Amino acid sequence: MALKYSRQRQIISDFLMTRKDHPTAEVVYKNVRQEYPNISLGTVYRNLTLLADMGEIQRLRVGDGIDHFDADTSEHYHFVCSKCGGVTDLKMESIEEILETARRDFAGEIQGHVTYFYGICDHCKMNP
Amino acid sequence: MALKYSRQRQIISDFLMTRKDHPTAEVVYKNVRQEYPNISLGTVYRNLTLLADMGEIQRLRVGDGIDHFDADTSEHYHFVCSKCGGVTDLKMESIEEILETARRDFAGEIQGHVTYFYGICDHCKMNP
DNA sequence: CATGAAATCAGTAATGATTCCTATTTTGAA
DNA sequence: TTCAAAATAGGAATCATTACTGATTTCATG
Repeated sequence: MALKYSRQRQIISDFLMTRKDHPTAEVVYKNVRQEYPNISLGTVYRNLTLLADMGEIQRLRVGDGIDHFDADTSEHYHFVCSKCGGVTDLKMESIEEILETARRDFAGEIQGHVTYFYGICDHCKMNP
Repeated sequence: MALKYSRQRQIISDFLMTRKDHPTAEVVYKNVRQEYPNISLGTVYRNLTLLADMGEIQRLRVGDGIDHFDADTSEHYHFVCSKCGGVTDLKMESIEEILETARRDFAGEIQGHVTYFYGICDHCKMNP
């Protein structure tokens, strides 16, 4: 149960911190393998899940059926390009007030929300 | 290319309209089979996708890795119970203004957003 | 009503992301 | 140094979904 250090987990975590494009497990695997060729895909998945459960990274489910991961755990929102599928950060003010709106007429307990925006990213707009 | 009538699609569509709990393809399959025992799972998937592409139903991706379907295509929001996994409608006023907030400082084109709320539903709160 | 091309189907195989399994290796407290 | 617990590599298994194929159904047209 106690967490033990693992070089693989360290490398995965380090790699994720260098990226702002919220890579998938597969992308993490391919990149980490450059530095650590023997790592297995299962190890990548297991450690990404572990890091996410510990709250050190964020798992993003943006509707493309593939989990993306983000080392930035601060409150922020994401944009998904419908054309290239890229996931980027959105610099915008908080919209947490929608929680109040949702709670106003609901019997259950609303703890949070998941929101992502979609459309065409700047790059795809320029290169149609 | 031209759409032709199919009894299977009709039954699937009819069934979905009777439900407010946003069933998965598997649930649709099991129920429709009562009335039409020979229908195949592939047909259910194909027609749900077709209906969704035509805009007659909505495909909900609420982050549990399984697609849910909703015959109500009007603008409304959904709540997902973290305990029982149930997906229910949320009666609340529009939060479309978050699109403006998001557009304020973004170079790409924001066309829409996906938002769902999560927490503990009324029923699970009562029966812990 | 008869016909035939296009759409749809049932059944099943294939896919792709993710999880599980097991024998082996690594970690770290005693 | 020791050794139980944790973690790993590699591969098999799972599960939702899609693709394939030969047979069936739909429906515009004669």
